[in-house]
Amino acid sequence: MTGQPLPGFRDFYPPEHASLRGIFSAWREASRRSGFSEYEGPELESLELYTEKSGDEIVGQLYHFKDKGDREVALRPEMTPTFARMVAGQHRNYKKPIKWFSIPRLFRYERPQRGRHREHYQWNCDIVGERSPCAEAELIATLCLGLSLLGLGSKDVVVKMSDRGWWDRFLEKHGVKEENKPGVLRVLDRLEGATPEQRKEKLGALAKPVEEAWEGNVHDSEALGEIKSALGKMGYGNWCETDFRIVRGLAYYTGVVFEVHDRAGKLRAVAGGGRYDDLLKKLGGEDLPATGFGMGDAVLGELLRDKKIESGKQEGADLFVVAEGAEKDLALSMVGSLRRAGFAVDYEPGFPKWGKQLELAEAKGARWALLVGREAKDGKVGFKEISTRRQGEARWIGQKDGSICLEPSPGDWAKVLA
RNA sequence: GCGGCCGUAGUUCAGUUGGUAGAACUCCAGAUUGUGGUUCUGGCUGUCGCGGGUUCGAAUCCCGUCGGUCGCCCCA
Repeated sequence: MTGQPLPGFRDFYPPEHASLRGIFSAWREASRRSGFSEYEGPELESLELYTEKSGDEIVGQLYHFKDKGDREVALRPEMTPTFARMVAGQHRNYKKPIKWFSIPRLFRYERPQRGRHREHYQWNCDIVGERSPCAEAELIATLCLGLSLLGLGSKDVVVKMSDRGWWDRFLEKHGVKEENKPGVLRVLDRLEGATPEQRKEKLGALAKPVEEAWEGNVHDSEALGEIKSALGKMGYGNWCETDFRIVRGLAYYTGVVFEVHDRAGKLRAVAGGGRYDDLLKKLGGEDLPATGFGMGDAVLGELLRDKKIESGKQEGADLFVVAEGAEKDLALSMVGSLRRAGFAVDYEPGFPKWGKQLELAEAKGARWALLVGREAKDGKVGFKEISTRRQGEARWIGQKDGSICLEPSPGDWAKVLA
């Protein structure tokens, strides 16, 4: 085996890259339609940005090293610190609420597994400066739009929502001390697969009320109710449900949190997010409320593969110029002119035998073959629809400026043959 | 960090009780010097993941290591 990528890193050959681009364009399109603006930051940041401001879990998996200037640097493991820094720096120049998105490539040094590498792309959408839960609804609506643009619907995925504020009050009511709350929440986050006995052991007296909450025998919090109502109006009512089992591991969430899961429950979360009202202040910025989500390409890709959804395919050229060797100068002129006229044009620079050129034209997925042969001397060229093998004839006309135009134009060939 | 399975041509894999490596497809060339999805012919490529050990002899057995994969831990 020669030249493999580093462990956990991926090569994207054209077919895989086409799928990746399909995912990106769905993300971008959903963001654009929902009024989010794209931003980007450095993929390499000072180690300090993460060690001081992120949780221990993230720091333990940082991909970091010392650069040639002896600086401790890290490949970004998440976008939020960079986003927070950027917002803190310039937010006065932007009207609130700020709605920004990005598709960063993120890195973590950890053991690669299914749907999990040392590098991945993550769609991040955040809203800053909006305290109302309508911001969450807006994010979830955007998220659902992105998924639907990829061909996923409410029968494939579900947005599970919970509320840390609700848990806060719940724990308060059951006499959990303020300083113990984070610890209890962490325990709750890890109890997904535990047996009732194990739960009882970990939670003690809390086990029974927690069990009831998990069974859904409790009312939504006010915030969740508002979000559900808004999402219902926007047409995503059947995508969402309350699930108080969702807690999210990250410490900085303060309010509503949510995750997207496949309905079958086979994969880990496809996306996750929530409100982090205190984080920007802690990171040294202004006291601005914020909420956001991230969706990685890895688990999403697994889901699309399971559902047999092709997110993007390679497009071939509009036309492939096939020419006899003697006409190669004319062919090259046509290639140049047609490309300037807006067509995607490919050809084989070596101008081998016709059969070979046509074979290549088909293999590369071109729609039309432009046939430049001896008749070219009489001003004639052929065009052929590769998939149907139907053929027609066109005239080529040299312009004063040296460019060449075809009559009829390639754009009309389909009509001519019809 | 822990455990299961795996690692042979570009790709997918075969390789029988250890005897120094094969198929299919792909790719390249030709049959077919102006018409491509068929067919036929010929050709290329492997330090059998790497290192060590057992043996007259290892792709095959043993140990280690690296990589892949699945699960656990953990988590964006």
